[in-house]
Amino acid sequence: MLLKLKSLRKVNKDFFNRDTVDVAKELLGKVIAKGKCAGIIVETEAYKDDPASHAHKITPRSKIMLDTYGHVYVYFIYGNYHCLNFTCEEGKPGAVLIRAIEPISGLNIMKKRRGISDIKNLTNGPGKLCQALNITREDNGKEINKTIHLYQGIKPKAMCRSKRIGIKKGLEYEWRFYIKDNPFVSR
DNA sequence: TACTGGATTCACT
DNA sequence: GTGAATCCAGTAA
Repeated sequence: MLLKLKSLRKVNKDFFNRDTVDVAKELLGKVIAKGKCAGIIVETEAYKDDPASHAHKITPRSKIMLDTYGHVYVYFIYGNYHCLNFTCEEGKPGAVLIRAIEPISGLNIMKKRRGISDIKNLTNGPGKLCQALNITREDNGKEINKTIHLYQGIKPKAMCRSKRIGIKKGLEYEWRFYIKDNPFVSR
């Protein structure tokens, strides 16, 4: 996949001020970039005000999901990993988790950060892509296009929808979206 | 202050 | 397929 970042239009903040599920769908194919590293978003998950979401119970950490849209929400999990979200819908709790990207730029830097050479395993998971792009809690709360940039990318040929991964307590939500047949989709 | 569990990943079987 | 690693946020006291 050959895409020149400079030729792409930026996605502005207003893109995020609408229904979280719509944002999750339309983020597929967009290009996310930090520093010299970039990739096409191939898998997302929508988190709204449901019991499996951080947004369900607003705390100081998750308050950003209620208060903002078009902001970066990064949290640390399982003692090892970060997860990258974009907040949506002004006045309503919601965010979209970026689960996987297809790396297009800065591959050598990403390989070094990940400590592997296998491209397929570089960014095919939420923790992996944060490590590859060097996304940390430093980025948390920043507006879109300040440290992490988002560009119009490709229009996916076919999109799939499935149940969210990590479903607990019998809760099921079909709010996971991914580009069909893309090798970088996590599962 | 102490305890619990998690939107994950990786090594091992 | 299974289980360990790991540490922070949230909760209870």
